[in-house]
Amino acid sequence: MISTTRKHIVECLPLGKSMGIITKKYYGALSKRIEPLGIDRHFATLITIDTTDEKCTQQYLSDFLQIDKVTMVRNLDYLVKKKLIKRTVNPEDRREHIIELTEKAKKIMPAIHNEIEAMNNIALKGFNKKEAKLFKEQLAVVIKNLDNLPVNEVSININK
Amino acid sequence: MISTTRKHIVECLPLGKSMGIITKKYYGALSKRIEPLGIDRHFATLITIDTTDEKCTQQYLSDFLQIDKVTMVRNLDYLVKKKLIKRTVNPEDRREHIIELTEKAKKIMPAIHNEIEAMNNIALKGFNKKEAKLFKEQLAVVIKNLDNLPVNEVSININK
DNA sequence: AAGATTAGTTAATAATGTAAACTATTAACA
DNA sequence: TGTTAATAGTTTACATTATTAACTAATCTT
Repeated sequence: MISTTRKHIVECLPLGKSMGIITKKYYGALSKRIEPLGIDRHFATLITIDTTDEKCTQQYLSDFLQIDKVTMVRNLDYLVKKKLIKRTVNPEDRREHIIELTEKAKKIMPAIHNEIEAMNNIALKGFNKKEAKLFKEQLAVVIKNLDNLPVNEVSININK
Repeated sequence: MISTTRKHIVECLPLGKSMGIITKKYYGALSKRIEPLGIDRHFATLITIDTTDEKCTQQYLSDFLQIDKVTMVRNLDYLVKKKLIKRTVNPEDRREHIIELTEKAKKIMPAIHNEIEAMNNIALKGFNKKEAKLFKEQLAVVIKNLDNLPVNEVSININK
């Protein structure tokens, strides 16, 4: 039970705290909804593979989803084990593995898209179309604002 | 490098994904900024202890910050080891431990508040006062919208 | 051809989260 | 009043996730 006699959590704590709470609640609920389809993780990876027009390598997925490549290997191992994706070596550059959805995955993607849309609607209940659009744009701005911090650039360089 | 030829990540992925990215970037940068003070974690816990008017027990902190009580024990162990908080048994209910800041913590709290405010300003750069206020209110609405949904457990690992 | 870079993997380490079992204390109520 | 239930906090065991470093294999640079 959350106290009602003090300012709301959003008003007095680091912004990242609210974001963390939303992340946790959102993914917890989404996971529960998609579980009946036989997966409970890595939806964003599947969606990206499904919707991208680009050459979809592991490095591309890591960069786009901002997940480090070691974690990406594990995430994709999970999806391979679930028979939802396949890796194939790119004959034009044999270092690269092209990631594609399997037929099994293609069948359940519409349901996953639906569940994500439903969750987004739940999360943004009370927002009209214009407000929801602005809110999402603002999230993109916040991401951009946090992108150009010297600290992050340093840590990216250290990775290599 | 993030592709520029497709819709931005915020437009095509679960809302929780943007929130997760922001959480990670925000805490990464904040942690880096506060590290020179001798701590790199659990700022929100310190802030809550510092600013609450309520009886500050471990259960209260768990509920307010939405962190389970086992994790809270560990977080507080860390803060005790850093000599930033002290636990005392509540004589009126000897099951409860009252959590208070030490003198050492009180000295660095202003600096922590400053760094958090600075990070919030960076994150919300380009927002005017009214927009920033509305945005924070909207985050609170999203949290409320996601309350009481059936969930699976999700762990968020915020590393340095 | 030699050396540097890139894509991907593996292994070791650390932080975080949950569940279950536990102690100690207080509340409920028959 | 005494038994039972509930609450606060802790410990242990286990699962998940992120980071670093070291590695293989392929390609690029010069």
